[in-house]
Amino acid sequence: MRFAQLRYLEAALRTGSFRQAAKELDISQPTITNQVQRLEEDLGVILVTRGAKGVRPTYAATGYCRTLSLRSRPRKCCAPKPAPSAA
Amino acid sequence: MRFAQLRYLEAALRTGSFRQAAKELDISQPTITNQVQRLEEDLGVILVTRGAKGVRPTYAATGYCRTLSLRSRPRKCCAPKPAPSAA
DNA sequence: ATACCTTACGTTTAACGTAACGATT
DNA sequence: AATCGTTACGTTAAACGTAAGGTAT
Repeated sequence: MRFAQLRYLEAALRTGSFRQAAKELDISQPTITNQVQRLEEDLGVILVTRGAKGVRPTYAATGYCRTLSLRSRPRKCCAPKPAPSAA
Repeated sequence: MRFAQLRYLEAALRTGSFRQAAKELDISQPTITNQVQRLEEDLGVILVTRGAKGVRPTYAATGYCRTLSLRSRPRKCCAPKPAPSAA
């Protein structure tokens, strides 16, 4: 886990797309793609779902949203709830 | 900031020396030295004081002790208190 | 002399950018 | 076609190990 990766994730969730995030951070889109991928691998958790419209946070990522102090909750979360059944 | 750097710091504070930490993590001592140095640079805060007896956490690092869930507070903290005067 | 941490230097891994690609609307 | 994310690949920076160097007990 690198601090930069969290910045990339934050920007992506806030703007709603990797492209926008890359533009804002003045880096290339592939960097966002690769680093978020690596972060997900390291954590063993999928953080965002990709689509032609952009990216959306998974439920796991909504926790990060709080951590990262995102002002506005970024769109809608994919998974509505974690279903607190068996741990 | 890298997650590995926090692991190095945690081991160093828990064991009380870079040597012990390196041994436990099965890496070289210079790696601990360099990575803790870099972490301190990045944060702009000195985290440990070095001595012939080993390392001791500064007051700043005692916060990290809690974060890192160190069971036992590692020895004694160097600075007794931050003196909550002007911020 | 022994036990620490630090500096120097070469090797290897990984982050990053450019370019090319696939998918969806 | 336009917009968005992914894969491929070469370049550059950084992590790591080995070896040598100070400092204090």
